[in-house]
Amino acid sequence: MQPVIKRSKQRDAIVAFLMTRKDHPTADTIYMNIKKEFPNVSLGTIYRNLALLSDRGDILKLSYDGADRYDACVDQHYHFICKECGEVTDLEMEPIDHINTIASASFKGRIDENVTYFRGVCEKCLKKGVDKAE
Amino acid sequence: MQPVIKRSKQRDAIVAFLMTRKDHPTADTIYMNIKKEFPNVSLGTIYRNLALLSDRGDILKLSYDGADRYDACVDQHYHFICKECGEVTDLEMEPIDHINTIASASFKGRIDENVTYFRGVCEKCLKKGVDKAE
DNA sequence: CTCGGTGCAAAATATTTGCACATTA
DNA sequence: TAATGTGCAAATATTTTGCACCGAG
Repeated sequence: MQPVIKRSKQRDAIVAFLMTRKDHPTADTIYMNIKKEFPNVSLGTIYRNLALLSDRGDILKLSYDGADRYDACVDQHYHFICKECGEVTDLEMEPIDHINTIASASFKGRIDENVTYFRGVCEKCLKKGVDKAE
Repeated sequence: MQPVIKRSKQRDAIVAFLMTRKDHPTADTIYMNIKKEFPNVSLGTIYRNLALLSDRGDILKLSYDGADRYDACVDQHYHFICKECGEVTDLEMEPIDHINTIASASFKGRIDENVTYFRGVCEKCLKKGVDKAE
């Protein structure tokens, strides 16, 4: 079904870059960084490759809020988003896929997956006292 | 802290409209409908009011995928998104806030909430057989 | 040589904002 | 009348796409 995929230096660079990052950069951040190695790369190429890679399941596309972010780690894991600084970090926690069963209980369609992330204030911002008591 | 809020017919109409809908319309859909009553209303007004209302917690802003959607029901509940038709519907299920505790276990920041929704294929699309076995 | 991939620029989407005027309290 | 809200239009921000050329297999 899927067309044959040829390798490209740009795509390799995108994957390589994503793997070096623990945060989850946006297309624009990725663009800026790939540009260091390929000064003529275009944003269009970045988007095309990110779409291709996430369609193939090689990377994750996170559509949490504002611009989409990308994650090279496709293993089951969860994210935390700081309300103050907006940073997206990984959470170490046991899988919670049992919630799919809970959700399926009184639902007629088919539930394939859940998208779950947590929001709050990260350690760094808590210390800064940036948290103005909401 | 927050400035005094004055009432406006447009904002009232937006809230009233949202309450009549069980689905979760986008700003544009809301715009189209408010226009019936206020032909001169502008998209800017729609966005400003939706932002104001969701900031105050009077409505929910759902940033799931593509355009943001809005929900007049702010009670604890969960959503299901059909991969085929894109429709967002409510799920009847017991609260799963215990996952916040699970997430907090080995996390240093403060977790305030979880954003959780489910994806799959809705009953309608399953029947249509639109689900081309992925 | 043949497709898929790229760069570039323009277009499509989605959302925000400055400003002068209208409306609410 | 003093803010706040609105309409309109322009500006942002994000993502997609058409097209001619480049590069991998």
